[in-house]
Amino acid sequence: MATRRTTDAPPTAQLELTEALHDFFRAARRARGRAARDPSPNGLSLAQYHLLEPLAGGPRTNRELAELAGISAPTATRMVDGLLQRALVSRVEDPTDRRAVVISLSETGRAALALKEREYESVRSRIAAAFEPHEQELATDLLRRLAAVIEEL
Amino acid sequence: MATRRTTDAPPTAQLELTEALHDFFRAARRARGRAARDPSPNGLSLAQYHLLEPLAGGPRTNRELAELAGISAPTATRMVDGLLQRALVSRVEDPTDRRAVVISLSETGRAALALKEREYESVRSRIAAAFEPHEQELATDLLRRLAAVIEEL
DNA sequence: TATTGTTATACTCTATAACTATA
DNA sequence: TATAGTTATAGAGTATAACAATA
Repeated sequence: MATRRTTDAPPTAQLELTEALHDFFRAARRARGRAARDPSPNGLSLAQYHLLEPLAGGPRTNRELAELAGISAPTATRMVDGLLQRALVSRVEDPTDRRAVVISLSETGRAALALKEREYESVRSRIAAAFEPHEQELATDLLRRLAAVIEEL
Repeated sequence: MATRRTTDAPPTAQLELTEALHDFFRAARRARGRAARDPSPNGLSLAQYHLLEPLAGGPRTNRELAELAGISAPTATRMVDGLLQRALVSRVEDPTDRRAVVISLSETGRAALALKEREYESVRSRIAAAFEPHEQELATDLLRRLAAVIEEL
């Protein structure tokens, strides 16, 4: 759709914002779809990255990982199952509370996480390069609002 | 001091932006999970909305819908299958090219689409209310850049 | 041969409900 | 009883590969 550029802000700006939102959500959806396919051997999907991220600071229980990633406990279990098969994490009984399990990063897992973090770093740099500091603040604000809105969408 | 700041952007702004991106994707993930359990009878998921939207302007082939939604043809077929069962669309052979199918909105489908559009309208209003007009332009710009960046994530 | 669509297959990610084991 | 985790089950959404029908 050809973007019509006028100097007056009011209605045009809102329409374009709507359209940009649309494109953004579509891109996000497509990104999730692509991420489901795992081309690289030690690659992490976005969801896996979110799950593993807290482990950089030390071992966690299944429950903790689920809560920090904002997912249900069974989902965390299932995801950890897959990561176990790829030897990215270990999962052992907690000796102090035998109901619980302790999940830790393996060296491979730590490397995979670091790689993904560098990818995020690259994304951040690209955004940072494209916007002024005060625009970055606006971006943060905007994304936070979008996240909140999505929760009730 | 190896401060390699491209601009005067304090690292805090960049870190918060990264975190906001993180929160946004987590919210989007969870939203999709919830959508699987959508209780509303004629509700549309975001993906379904993106698929049906072009139909407001008239019938389309499966191929066209897939391309416009940015998904594969089999995915479009599958999604249309579900929408057919709910009688939100119709799907008939194209008499002029019998390889193709023509997909159209039913009255119910049109209503569901309109409802979702009103929901988006509400989202837009909330965002618009939160930002000044010139900030809306920035937000539009920002979302476009984010969408582009996400495509290569 | 090229295009359109569907079917077959497979995967990730999400959830709730029911269950086991431990506290 | 309450909590941690897993298993069972279900479903959306994504993809590629193989197929049939038509142009």
